[in-house]
Amino acid sequence: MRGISAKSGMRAQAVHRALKRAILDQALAPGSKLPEDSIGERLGVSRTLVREALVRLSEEGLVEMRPNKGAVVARPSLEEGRDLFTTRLALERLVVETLAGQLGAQQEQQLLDHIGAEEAARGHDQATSIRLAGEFHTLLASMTGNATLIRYVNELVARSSLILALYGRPHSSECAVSEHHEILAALKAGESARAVKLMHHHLESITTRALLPKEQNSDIRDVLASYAAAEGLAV
Amino acid sequence: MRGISAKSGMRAQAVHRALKRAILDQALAPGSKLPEDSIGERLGVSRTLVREALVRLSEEGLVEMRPNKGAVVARPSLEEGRDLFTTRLALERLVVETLAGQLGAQQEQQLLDHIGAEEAARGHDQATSIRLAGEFHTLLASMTGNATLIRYVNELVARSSLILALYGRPHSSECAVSEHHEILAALKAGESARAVKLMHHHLESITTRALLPKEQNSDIRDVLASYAAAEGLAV
DNA sequence: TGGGATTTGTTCGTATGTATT
DNA sequence: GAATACATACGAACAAATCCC
Repeated sequence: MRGISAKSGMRAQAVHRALKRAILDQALAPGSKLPEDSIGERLGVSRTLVREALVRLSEEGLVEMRPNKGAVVARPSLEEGRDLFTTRLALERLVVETLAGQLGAQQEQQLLDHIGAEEAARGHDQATSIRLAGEFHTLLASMTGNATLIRYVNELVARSSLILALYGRPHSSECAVSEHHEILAALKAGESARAVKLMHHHLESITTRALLPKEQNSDIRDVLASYAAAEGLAV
Repeated sequence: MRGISAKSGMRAQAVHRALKRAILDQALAPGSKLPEDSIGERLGVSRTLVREALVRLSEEGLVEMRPNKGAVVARPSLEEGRDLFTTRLALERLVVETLAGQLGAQQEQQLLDHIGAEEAARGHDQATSIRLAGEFHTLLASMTGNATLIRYVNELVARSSLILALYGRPHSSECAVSEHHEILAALKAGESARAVKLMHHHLESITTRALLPKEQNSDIRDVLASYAAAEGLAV
């Protein structure tokens, strides 16, 4: 139960990474309270450092800080989820456009290895599967060398896992590995437009798989609308 | 010389806004040191709150925090500048695609008014001119209603002003107002592709106006390369 | 190199605000 | 609605690193 040990000035970042990891692993589910005191006690640092980490996380959209009421793991709405994936697509489109036909042999191998790891984890290790699926996208982004782009894609991939945790269907991330393979093939072939199209399809299928439940818990008036129409009632 | 006065839990954000404004107004130039103590003294708060604001600003890319060495206003490199504009274009492309043919009468008027203000400020109020030019883009983004997109466009527009402060030619933002007008016209007409093309051209002209000086202050070896080639020397 | 001045890193106490009974 | 318990907001002070002469 030793706390964080690192040289001066680095511990806040360690706290940040620990919390981020816990959130992405869903050890801390969306909505979970994040009391500065108990976190600090658990990690062996004072509340100040926990606070700094929470501020960082809130800037990244993983944590929501409610003034005077403490921080909680963010619980993005369905609409925020859809907007997030829309934005993510715009950025990942830039990623594949940048990378098409530009990958070095070493990079191609790295991506192949990654996809291999995804296949290896498929089926029997759900948590790893999910993590690797996200990391494929951040790995691609990192190969652009565009710092801003990398940072935003990382952020959105992280937040995507919150969305999937809230609204995703169980076992919904399994079918994506082959799509990763197709994207890589298009990039290697330098077929930019096809890579964009594949990425579009890939992200869209994630979105709809995850966000389709929209119908289920929407406003009762919307739910009833179709029944009314079927009965020749209302509008 | 009164300090910040606001209710509990809001003062850190007030510090954040004050510093951000000072940076964007170039009252604090890129590279300026940001000592926690003197800032706190000037704003009437303790270092704790200044620190929180600095952390926020560093997450936004406006401030660079060097461990044990204090924070400074960010000084993005030319390469970071180019990457930033590339990313910005990908996002603003999404903005105009989302908005084309979808603007309400009220929104069109708001944009027209804004462009009017830009024209009014042109020539005699450089600082206002620059600020309004950026705000046109954030105003457009805000009309999408996409929170993630809004946040990133805001961030990149803010950081763009750092780039322009560092590498932009003086008086370089003057010719942009008419381009804003053209973009609005394309959006009103619902001509999505044309709006995208105009936005592309608009941002690219800003980029090249600003980032062309690359040649001037680059590595001396690069500078000499063209002379060497002209003289049939080296490679 | 060395040592004092300055600035950052961190802890913790008190005040203030929120939730609960 | 008041009292209590608990969490956050903020600041003062100490420790450690850096800078400067």
